[in-house]
Amino acid sequence: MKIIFAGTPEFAVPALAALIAAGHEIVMVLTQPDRPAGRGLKLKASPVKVLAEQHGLHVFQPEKLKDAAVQAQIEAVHADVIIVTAYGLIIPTVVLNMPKFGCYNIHASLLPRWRGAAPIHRSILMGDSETGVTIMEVVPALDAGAMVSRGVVPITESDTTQTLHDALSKTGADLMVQAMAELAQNGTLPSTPQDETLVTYAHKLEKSEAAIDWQKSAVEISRQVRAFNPFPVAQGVLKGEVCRIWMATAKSGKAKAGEVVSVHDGVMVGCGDGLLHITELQAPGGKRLNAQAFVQGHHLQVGDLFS
RNA sequence: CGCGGGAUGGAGCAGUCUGGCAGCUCGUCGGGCUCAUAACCCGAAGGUCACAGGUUCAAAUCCUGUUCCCGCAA
Repeated sequence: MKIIFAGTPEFAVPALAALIAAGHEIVMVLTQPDRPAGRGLKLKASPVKVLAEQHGLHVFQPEKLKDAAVQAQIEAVHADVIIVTAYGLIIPTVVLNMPKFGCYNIHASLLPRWRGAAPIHRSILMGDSETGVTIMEVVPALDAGAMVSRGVVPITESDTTQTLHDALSKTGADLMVQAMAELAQNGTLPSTPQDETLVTYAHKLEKSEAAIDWQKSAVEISRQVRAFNPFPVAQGVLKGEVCRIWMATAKSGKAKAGEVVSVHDGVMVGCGDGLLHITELQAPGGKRLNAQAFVQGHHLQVGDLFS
């Protein structure tokens, strides 16, 4: 199959790698232009671009897809199918109609739940017991296409956005390879429309959502901590300094909200309901530390307060 | 040159402003104590204070340059 692959961040990398490994002909890789990033704001190639270049693939990085000249270049490669995953640009209807077998997308949720930009974060934050990936047709409306296949992944107490992201991107890659095999064989993929009555939207995370409200329950705060790892990272204020909380689970117990009640084997902090067991945290200027190292170096003691 | 923080025994930190014996909480090793402990007591090892140069009687500390790490921003 002649495939155009459109993707940008780390999430899309396993899919591209799997399609290459499956022997498909990747005739073009669409990815966002190199952006200034990191300290010093140097131009940085997207993870997808890096992989594509390692395989000597044709990389195309248009700023937008509305230009006729850009569209002509895409049409010129005569792809059978376009695969989109976390590309970051809306694909115009003209382009969607170019490949004879259509366009397919990997979305990191069990649609129709969590259409939109931050499905993994929102699923953890809302306490969903499971999430997954959905392979679907790309239509002009956001994440609204008919579904081809899905893979379910349970969410555990130790899952973070990072761990689910990694698991889902691999699952999505596998499902997409299966779908392409079927498409190559049959020339078509059966699909099921989404139930519009069950649609929810996963809005982008706001930086302001990172602040911890210790009046909330330990269960809620734990979800917040895990949903915001690795970005933007939940944070509290300790001894006047911002302190990022990387990993924490909810325990039963009772204590004043924000008060440290134990520093053995992790830091235990009171919440509106229950105790938050913090196992990994970070002070300004420092790197992320396990709770024990943090306690020893910062002289954290029972009675100290988070706010 | 986008902005700021940092580098000190194995871990995490203080000390730097105001130059003057290398310190804290742990860990490690040896010994002791206890029915018992994330317990306690005694002792020991372990440092080119990131790197290079400069100032000084004297530099972890002041000056210059370099490397690496972290946060913001994107």
